[in-house]
Amino acid sequence: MLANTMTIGRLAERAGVPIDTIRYYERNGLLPTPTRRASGYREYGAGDIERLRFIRRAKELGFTLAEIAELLSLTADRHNDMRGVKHKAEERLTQVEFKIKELQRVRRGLQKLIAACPGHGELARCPIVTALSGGAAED
Amino acid sequence: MLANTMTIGRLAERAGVPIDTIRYYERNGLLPTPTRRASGYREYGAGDIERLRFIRRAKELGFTLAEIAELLSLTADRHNDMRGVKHKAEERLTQVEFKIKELQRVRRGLQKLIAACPGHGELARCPIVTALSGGAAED
DNA sequence: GTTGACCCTGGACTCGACTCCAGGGTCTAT
DNA sequence: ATAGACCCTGGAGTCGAGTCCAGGGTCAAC
Repeated sequence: MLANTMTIGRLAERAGVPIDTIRYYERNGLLPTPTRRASGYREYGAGDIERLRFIRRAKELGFTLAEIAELLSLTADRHNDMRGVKHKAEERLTQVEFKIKELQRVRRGLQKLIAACPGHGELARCPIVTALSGGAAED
Repeated sequence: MLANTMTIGRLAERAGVPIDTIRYYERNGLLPTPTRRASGYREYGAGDIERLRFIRRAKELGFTLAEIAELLSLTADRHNDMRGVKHKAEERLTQVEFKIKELQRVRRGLQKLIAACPGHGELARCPIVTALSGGAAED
């Protein structure tokens, strides 16, 4: 009987997620449609706090909500193998690594320009400006 | 006299930028409002190709359009010092470095989870799942 | 029995950088 | 003189992940 339920506001507080976001997740299938009181108020249990924490952690690892929805459905069935989940994580890792490499290229580009720029004097001789304005690019 | 002008389509082709994007840049102050033919057609010159290339390169370095607009206005006046431009580049570099660090943290997190996951067997024992579902987090 | 904090819905709005559209006018080659 | 490619405008739509609102109903405390 210990009907350990809470309202959406309490869940929001406990999980550290705004109320509107909880409703948004529900609309998008990340949270199951909750039971309702007679008044129409949503009723949540401890499992929902867990689920929201799952979502938050997955977001911290860079998963999109769509990917998280997939992860959640993979984990929904206890009989599933962990292969699927590991695979998703590997895919995410690949994308993160790609993004890092891209940003490292950008960083090197900026570093070179900054190093070449004396920081004062006529704009026309600024290596940053001339690099940006310069002739045709390898596209 | 050599009124070396071109239409927007030609500019788009030469600069490697879609027509709609050129008009969009104009609306947002990245390109000056062009002269018009009697028919209303926009007329562009060689300087516009350069300017679009400037924008493209700056985008490749991760500058937002708003930042690029600032860069362009800094470079608009030949009497300006290069200090301002260098400063913008340094700001951008700082942000890129921050983003790289963030992603490296994410990468390490994913790597650890993937390494700990055998890749087969019951989901309930999957370290990825348990890490995501687990108890309270350091927020 | 009423005040004030909470909850409901549907829908609009935000950000950034485009992208696409309809319903028109224009230019060029034949 | 006409087909087809080009150009114009204003406005709407796209993506992701929320965020905010008006105009209502509900719950707990005093």
